[in-house]
Formats: sequence, structure tokens, C-alpha cells
Amino acid sequence: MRTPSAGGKLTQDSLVEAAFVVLDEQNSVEAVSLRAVARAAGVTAPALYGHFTDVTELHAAMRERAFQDLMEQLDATGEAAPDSLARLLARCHAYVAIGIKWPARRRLMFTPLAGASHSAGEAAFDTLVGIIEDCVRDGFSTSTDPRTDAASLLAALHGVALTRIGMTEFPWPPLDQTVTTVTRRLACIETTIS
Amino acid sequence: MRTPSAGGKLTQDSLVEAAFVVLDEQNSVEAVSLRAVARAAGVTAPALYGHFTDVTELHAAMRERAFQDLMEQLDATGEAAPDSLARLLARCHAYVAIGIKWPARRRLMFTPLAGASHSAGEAAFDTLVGIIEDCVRDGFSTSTDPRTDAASLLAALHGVALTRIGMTEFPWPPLDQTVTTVTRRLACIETTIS
DNA sequence: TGTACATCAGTGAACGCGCGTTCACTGATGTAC
DNA sequence: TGTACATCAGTGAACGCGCGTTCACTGATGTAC
Repeated sequence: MRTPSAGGKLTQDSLVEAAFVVLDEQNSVEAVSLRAVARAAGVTAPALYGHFTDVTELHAAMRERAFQDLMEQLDATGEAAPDSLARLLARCHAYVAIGIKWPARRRLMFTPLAGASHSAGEAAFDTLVGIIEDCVRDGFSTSTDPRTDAASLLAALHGVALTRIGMTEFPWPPLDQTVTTVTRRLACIETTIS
Repeated sequence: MRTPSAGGKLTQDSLVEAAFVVLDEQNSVEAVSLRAVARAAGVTAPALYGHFTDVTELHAAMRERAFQDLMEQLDATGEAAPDSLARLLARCHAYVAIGIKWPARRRLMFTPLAGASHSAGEAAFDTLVGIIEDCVRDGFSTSTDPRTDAASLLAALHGVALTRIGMTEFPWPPLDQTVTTVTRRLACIETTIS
């Protein structure tokens, strides 16, 4: 019996990687066609059918991978933060920065998709709730409902990233200031705390 | 000389209208192809070239019309409000409600487009700034920078609509509560005021 | 070690589809006499 | 009022394109003797 990897230089992972190259280069979810991915991977289109049954399966794999990457980047952020408030702010800034840096990935992740799993997104949300709870415990936040406040904060940060991308010529205030203010106000950080 | 409208039952307006039928039915910006619009208007595809030089011109016309409609709906909202705070809340709720009701229109309006005009969007923004200024004048808000706060609020409300659409199975808190809280906190409404 | 064979990842050609766009045309309408 | 004509909005056929998907195939690799 041959080892499964023998001969085949193509893997699901390498194809998803190629798909992200297309996504990021074209900055468009629609541009990520099966043929475009095959082209980026240096392979003919039918070759993909050995690794995905469908073009939708490819898209689903991309989505999952995008969430994983986002989670990893967020988890790596704020590890060195001295306290819970610093960690909260670091994560929120990172969240927006990532959303702006890869607009197409954000669109990919948060576009409704039939039967898509949001488990990774929900894990990220739970982490955010935990950090706000820490802020309450540490006396930074007066939130009486961290779960609800985290939901508002998450939605608002999405909006900040979205509008910066979509309305580029609008005279926005400095991004850092916006993120800090939105985070502090929605997470009920006391104004006397710097 | 014939009158320009003689014979032609087709107008730019009726075609844009047909385009919105396609947009709202398919809930997809990409589905609004020149041929799909022609089909919806009960006409063959080449007929559109009498009214638009390009498919991009059609999209631009849709965008402009979407902004106009949004503005009209917002302006009609809160006219009957008893005070500036009520007007602010009414407009913000309406803004989110419209965004959720027509997801594809929101995407159409706030997707970056080369050379697109945002004048209508900016007019809506100026109105929002004015209302927050009224709230400050009337003692509802402690905002020291209504312009910046309006920008944060606008972005956040976008995010609320976006996430409600994109993460439908997420256990969101009640929408009205979220919009009210976000608006009050970002517009610096004093907590003692009901 | 050398040869014959089985496996199967990837190829190349082909399909039907919807797209944007072009072009010569047609036929209803308005105008001129 | 009636006829001949000009206009021009919309038609129908055709083009080349990229798409997803299928299918028979090929040729490099690993196995068996």
C-alpha cells in the first residue's frame, strides 16, 4: 500500500492557502472561484475535486481556516498585557486592525452562509466576555451585564472596521482614538481610569 | 420632433426600480446583472444600453438611489419626536432597522466603489451631528465632540446591523435594547436621563 | 537487483451556463405634405 | 383626411469569456515476485 501522501503534492491545506492568496490579492470573495484557486495553486481545475467534493466545500474550508487564524492572532495579542483593561484594549485594537487589514477575510467570515458553523467566532466572543468580567473584578469596569456589553462591543468594532474600509474618503477621526473610545464606553470603563 | 418619452415605456428610473427588485429578491449584489435587470423589467438585455452606457453606470445609479431612499426614510423618522433625545434615538433605531431589512442595499451603499460619490451619506452624517449637538444644547448629552461621537455612533450602528444579519444564530440580546444602549453610551447621554 | 503490475493524483478536452456587449434589424410612432 | 416618410426604442442573433463540473486518460510511484 502506498502512503497516502506519495505522489500528491497537493493537500487541502495548500489549496486553502492558495485560495487565500486569491482572496487577498483580488480583495473579493467572488473572485475566489474554483478555477482561480487551481490557477493560484499551479494545477488544473479538476484536480481540486480530489480534495473537495464541491466549490462550496472549498469556501467552507476557507471560512473555518479564517476563523482559526483570527483566533490565533487574537489569542497572541494582549498576552503580555499588565492588567485586564490593557488586555481588553489590546484585543479590541487588534480585532479592528485585522478586520481592516484583510477586508475580504472579514467579509468571508461574517457573510451569512447556509449551514456554516460559527463555533470559532463564539469562542472568541466568550473570551471577550471573560476579559470584561476580569475588568469588572479588577475595578476597571462597572458593567452589570458583561455578556450583553460584549455583544454590543463586538458589533460596534465590526462596524468601525467596516466603515473605515467602505467609506475611505470620509474624514474619520484617528482610528486608535475611535477604537479606544468605543471600547471604553461600551465596556463601561470608568472615565477616571486612564 | 417627437417628444423624448414617446414610444419608450422604459426609463432609467423604471430600470433602477427593476434592479432593486432583483437585489431585494436575490439578496445579493452580485445577482444584479444587466441581464437579470432586463429580465425583471420585461425587456431584452441590449435595451438597457439605450439608458446606461455600461453595467457600472447601472450600479452607480442604484447606489445613488439607495442613498436617496435611505435619506428620505431617515428624514421622515423622528419628525414627530418631542425632543432632541427622542429624535436621536428614533433615527438610530430606524437606521439599524433599515440596514437589517434590506441587507443587500446596505452592502450596495457601503461597499467601496471606485469614483463613487458619498455625498448623500455625508449629508446623513451631518444631520446626525446636528441632532447630537441639539442633545448637548438641551442638556441630554455631555459630548464634548459631537462630530467624533457621531462618527463612532454611525460606525457602531452599522456594525449592529451587519452582525445581526451575518450571525443570525448568535444569541444576541434584544435588538432594541442594543441600539438604545449603544446610542446612549456613544452619544454621551447622561445615565440619569430616561 | 530487475521486471511486471496496480494504484491513483493530476491532466486535457469537453459540456452547458450566464454573463457583458455588438450589430443589423424591425416596427410602432410622430411629422410633413 | 389620407398617404409617404423619418425616427429611434427595443429585438434577436451572435461573439467571446470565465465559470463549475464530467470524463476518459496518463504517467509517476509503490508493491510483488
